[in-house]
Formats: sequence, C-alpha cells, structure tokens
Amino acid sequence: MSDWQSLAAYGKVVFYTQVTPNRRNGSPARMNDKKMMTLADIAKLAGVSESTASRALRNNPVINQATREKVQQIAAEHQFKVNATARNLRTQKSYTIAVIIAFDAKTQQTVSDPFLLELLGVIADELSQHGYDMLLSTSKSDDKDWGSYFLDSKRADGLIIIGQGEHDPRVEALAQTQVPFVVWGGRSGAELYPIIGSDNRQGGRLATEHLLNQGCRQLVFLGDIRHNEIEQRHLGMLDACQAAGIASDAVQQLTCDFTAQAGYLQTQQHVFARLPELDGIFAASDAIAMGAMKALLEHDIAIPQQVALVGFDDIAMSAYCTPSLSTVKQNTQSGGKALVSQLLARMQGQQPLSEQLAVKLLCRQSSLRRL
Amino acid sequence: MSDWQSLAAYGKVVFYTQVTPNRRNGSPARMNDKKMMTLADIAKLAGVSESTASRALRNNPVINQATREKVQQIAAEHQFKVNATARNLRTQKSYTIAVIIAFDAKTQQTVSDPFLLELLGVIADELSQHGYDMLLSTSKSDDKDWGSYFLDSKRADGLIIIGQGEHDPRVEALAQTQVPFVVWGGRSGAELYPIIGSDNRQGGRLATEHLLNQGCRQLVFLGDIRHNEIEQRHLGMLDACQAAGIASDAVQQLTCDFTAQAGYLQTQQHVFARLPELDGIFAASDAIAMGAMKALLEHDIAIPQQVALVGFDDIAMSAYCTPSLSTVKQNTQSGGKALVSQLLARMQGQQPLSEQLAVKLLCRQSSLRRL
DNA sequence: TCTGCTATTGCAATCGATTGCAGTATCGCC
DNA sequence: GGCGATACTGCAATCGATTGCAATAGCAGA
Repeated sequence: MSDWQSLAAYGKVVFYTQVTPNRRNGSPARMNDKKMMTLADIAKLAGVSESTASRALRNNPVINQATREKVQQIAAEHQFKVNATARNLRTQKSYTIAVIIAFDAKTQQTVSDPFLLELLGVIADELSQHGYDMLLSTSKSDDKDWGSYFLDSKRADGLIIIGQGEHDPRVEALAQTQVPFVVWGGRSGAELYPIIGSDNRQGGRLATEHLLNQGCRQLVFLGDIRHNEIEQRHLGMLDACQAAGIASDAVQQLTCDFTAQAGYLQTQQHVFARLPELDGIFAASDAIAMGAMKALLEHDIAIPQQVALVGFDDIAMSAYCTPSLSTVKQNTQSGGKALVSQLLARMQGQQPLSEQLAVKLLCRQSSLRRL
Repeated sequence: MSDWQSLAAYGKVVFYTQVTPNRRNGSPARMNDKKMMTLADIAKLAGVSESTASRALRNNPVINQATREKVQQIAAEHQFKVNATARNLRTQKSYTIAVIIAFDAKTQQTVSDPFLLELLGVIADELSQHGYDMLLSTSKSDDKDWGSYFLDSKRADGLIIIGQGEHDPRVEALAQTQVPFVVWGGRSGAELYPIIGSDNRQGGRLATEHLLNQGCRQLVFLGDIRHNEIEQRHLGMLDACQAAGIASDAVQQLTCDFTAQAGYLQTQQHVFARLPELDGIFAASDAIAMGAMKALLEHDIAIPQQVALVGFDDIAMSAYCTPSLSTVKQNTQSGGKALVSQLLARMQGQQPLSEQLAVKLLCRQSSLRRL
C-alpha cells in the first residue's frame, strides 16, 4: 500500500471508450431483444399456453413431441433464457452454492494461501459440472452471519466453508441448524457436521519420519496449532518422534501465520538461536516453508545438509524454488470433488459423511541428503 | 493426477458423523424456525399490512418512526431475512455480479495464476463492500455463452471478465449488446468496451531499461504475445531497446504459457543454446520467471551476474525465492477497485471508461548486479 | 351411438416481496 | 363545526415461471 504512494505522481490514465450507439439491433426486420423475452412471449409465438410452453422447454414427456420441438425451436431462435429468479422463487431452490472463505480476524488479509485457491478452483469446476452456480464470499464483512445470509434469504441452497478453520463458533452454531453445509478442515473429534480434509496427522507423520530418516534429530515445527489442521500435522510429527524414540523436547513448535513472510520472520527470530543443533524444519504450509528457506539461505545455512526442510500442500511453486521443496501433497482434486458430492448428498437428505483424504510425501531437494 | 494412482491402495477413510436429532429447536416455549418466516408473518405479528412491513424494513420514511422500529424489532427477534429471490424478481435486479475467469482453451487447467487470484480477492472484497454478491465462474464448461447465461437469465446484473485475454470473440460479441461489463486486460486499441489494466507497456519499458542499466545486452522475452497484455509488455521492451540504441535482433521472444513449468522448459530448451552471450531475461509473469530461475540455477548459471532476471506481477512468493525476484508490480488493489467502480458506474448508465494503472519496478536480487 | 380411456393442453393459484394509488385518520385553522 | 392538508396505512397488481387439477378431444370397444 505505502508501496504505492510514490505513484501518486503518476496518477492514472483514463480513456473514454468509444461506444457504438448501441442500437445495432440486428437486421431491421427482426427485432430481437426489444425488451426481454418472457415465457409468455414464447408461448404466444408458439400458439400455446404458458404452461405448455414451460413444460415443453423442460422437455416434459406429457407434452406432445411435436409441440415440444416447436416451442424449443422458437425459444432458441429468440435466444430465450428462462428467468432464473422467477424459477427459483417458484421452485424454492436457487441452484447455487455459497463458498465461504473464512479467515483470521486478525490478519485481515484477503484470501491468499495458494493452496486454498487451488482448492477453490476445483470446487468451482465441480459445482458447474453439477449444474450449480457458485457464490463466493470472503467472510470479511462478516457481521452478517453466513448461515442466515445465504440460506434464509434463499441466495444459496448450501454452504461450503473453507479456510484455515480455527475453531469457529459460527460453524458450531450452524451445526445446530438444518442448514446443509460441509467444511474443509481437520477433524477435531466429535464434530456435528461433515468435515472433508486431508489426513493431516498422517502427513505430519510422513514428513517427520522422512526428516528423521535423513538423520535429523532436533526439529522445529512452524505453524499455528490453534488451527485444527495444523494441530493434526503437529500431532503427527509428535507421533513419529515418539515412534522413533526421540525425546519430545527435541521438537519445538513455533506459532506462525500462513504466509511466507511469517515463516521468514519466525525463522530469523527463533530458529537461528538454536543452531547448530537444530537440523530439521517441518513447516505447516509451503508458503511458510518458502519463507523459512529464504531466511536460511540468507544466512548461508546449507539446505538440506545443515537443515532439512519439509513443507505441506505442494503448491505449484514448490517444485520451482531452489532447492526444490519437499512437501506433503494434498489432493485438491479429490478434495474438491468430495466437498461437492457430500454437500449435494446432504442436500438430498442423506446422512452426512466426513472424509479424510490420503496424502503423499514428495521428497525433493530441500530434505534429501543422500542423493 | 497420475501422481495419485499410487494412492489407490490407501483408499479414503470415511466417518459417519454423529448427528443430533436436529430438533434442538431452542426452548420449548419459542418455536423459532417452524417453516420459514415470510414478510407476511412479520406483518401479522406486528399487526400491520405486508406493505407497511415491507416499507418499515426498508426504513421508508413515509412509515411512522414508531411503526418502523416495531416491525424491525420483531423481524430481528425472529431472525427474519428478506427472501432475496422474491425481491430480485420484483425489483428486476439481482444485486449480483458475475466474475468470469476466462482462460485458454488449450491449457484446460483451472484458474491458477497467483496474480489473477489475488485480483479476484480484491474484487470479492470490493463487491461485498458495495453490497453486491459475487458469482464466480471459470469459463470451462463454456458452451453456454456468458452474456446470456448470466444476464438474460437475470442471475447477475453485470459482468467482470478477467483472465489472460487472448482476443476473445465472445467478448467482442458482448460489446454489441447493452450488457454491462468490464474487462481486465491490455488495451489493444479501439475496443468498444471498458478495459481496466496495468500500463503493461510502461512496465515492459521499465523492466528492460533496468536490465540494460545493469549492463545486459542480449535479452530474451518469455511470454505469449498473442495475449494483449503480454504483447504490450513485449512492445515496452522493444521501446526501451530502441531508445537505448540496441539492435532489435538482440531481443528474442519465446512463447510461453503462464506457468513456472513452461518457463522452466522454455529456458532449458531455448535459452541455454544462446549462452554465454545471453545476459538478461524478462519474463511475462513471476511464475514464468521462477521457472526460468530454476532452470538457470540447475545449470549453475549465476543470477544476476551471468544472467539477470526480471518478472512481472509481484506475486507473494517473488520476494521469497532465492535470489529474490525483481519484478514489475501490478497494483491489484486499485485494479480491483477500478473494475468494480467502473462496472457499477456503467450499470447506472454512465459513459464507460478504460483505465490504465501505473506500475512500479521492484529491483531485487535477481537483477541487481551492483550492490 | 354411447361409454370409458388416453393423450394433450390450458386455467389459475402460487412462490414472497415491492409499490402505485387509494383510503382513513388526525390536526390545524378559519 | 367544517374543510382541506398532512401523515400513515392498506389494497391489490405485479415480477416470470411452475404445477395440480380440470377440461377437451380423439379413439376404441361394446
């Protein structure tokens, strides 16, 4: 922001766009878009009643085949589109799912974590494949509580909540409702709603086992364990240590936001002090890991020889930093699919399911000591 | 995808979520959410007519202050939310803007470029601040043409089209309509619709001047100039070279998608051949630049001493790779704001404006030869 | 020719909120 | 006490599509 102050001088360049008079209404004979076609117009043109027209357009077999085709053809000719609002009102459905990206109240920043965005993309595709539109909301101006805003107002038929889910009272509240929703995140235990997420604990275990295999003995965990998912990753780390007979005080946990910057700062402030004993870092996200990597490299600490580093997520950049980042890959593809299919199932009154998706360790340069 | 085949063995773990009987309908006395409150219910409870209730809720001053407060209070007590569908139908507005991320038909991949996603976030915030909902659509299943799908069906009141805009016939077609829409991208000349974007040519110029200042003389441009924005960046590069009296054949342009992978591959395949003469690379995006950086480092080419590198966008990671990436920063904040405000203005019948936003060169390690 | 079906189509109510216009108090003032 | 103005409220139409139920026509079988 302040970065941009120097630009005040530039100002911004504004052009007046040349506009066509907008009366390019096709050939003179046809007057296509006079006002806006309604079903009634189509019915009239086809010489049938509105009800017949409606049924014909929806391909209701009770209507004579010939009639159906005729109506459909006329509708197509006039590029008639059913008014979604009217339909929604009548049918009491919106064919829309609201996706809510909830994030920290403190770091009032816009959705940023690359992983979440990747997941978001998958969800978008998946929803559209099922014929649903997607209403996106970053719960910044969230005085309005989501549930009622989207559901009671009939803006959406269901909710998908993603975003690093610190225990959110609003979600708990939703669970008391019969609102259909699913959450991306980590299972904390006995939630009353379906949670889809990676097997974070297993991920933490895999990453840590790998670090231990590489000979690391003094570890740091970078991440905020107040978040369910992160807590699970941390627990997985402890699991692995315990299994390997490593003393629990050999693992230090440093709280850290989901940004490269946070990873960088935390590393500078707390990690260097523990050198040279410290020899392994497990970061709760790739962004954090990349920040840590930067800090380490700046201080000429060899990665992975001196300190081995593993991240989480496998964002696109991970393979392209230097050294390339070892990480625990989350399967966004099946994650997005699961979220959508569970929600849809739930909307049809089925029993809600939680799913925990398998993860996979990708060993790259940042942690592989023996080639 | 194939990455995941090995996981078939894992399968996925599924839990049955324990569900409360859902009849936790508050205290026995009050029965809140029997069916679903409607305006009529509120009116009845308040002892006024529907029309009065409606006006009261909208704070229409024609209604007695006391009446208004009473109705509002009752509505609040019962957590009544106006049915958006009904309102939209009646008022013929949806208070919704559709954001369309159009992308290459060939690289059928989901929205991925970090820059676009950042922009998307800003737009989301901005829209919600103006009281609009945001309908997000990745134009993958785009047999349905956007314009009619969203506008004619009254799903949205306006369109924002972002995504690396290769000349898209669909956009041109939209311009012939009176559909309100704005586009993020580069000006190609005489568009008939408002385009908001960075001053890409200036950006290209700045980046190139900087490279030349650092002593580079043989340059490569990595990017697909069929995209307006990229073409402008390339033109800016040529501008700078010409101004500096550099022969135009000293600049080679290599077509490249918007991914780190593409940047990596192109660098491997075509850049190495031109070493050691080649001494500067200007990449059309930071992702591309990071791919190129990876390839260079793998071949032990010193950055910036041997080859200096500049990207474009200033995505979050740019500052945290090693060496940190010099880049041309686009101002997503004002970009998003401009898109929204122009669209809203246009929807109110105002003359559409195009805007070109100032950019800023950030010199970091990847190009700064003298410290 | 009459009855009973079946195949089609249309009538009219409905979804829930908004709003132009008309109706009813209430009040001031002559 | 009477009249017009002012301040509120309510009636009823409307937005555009969907759908239960009734209506009509056509046809076969008795």
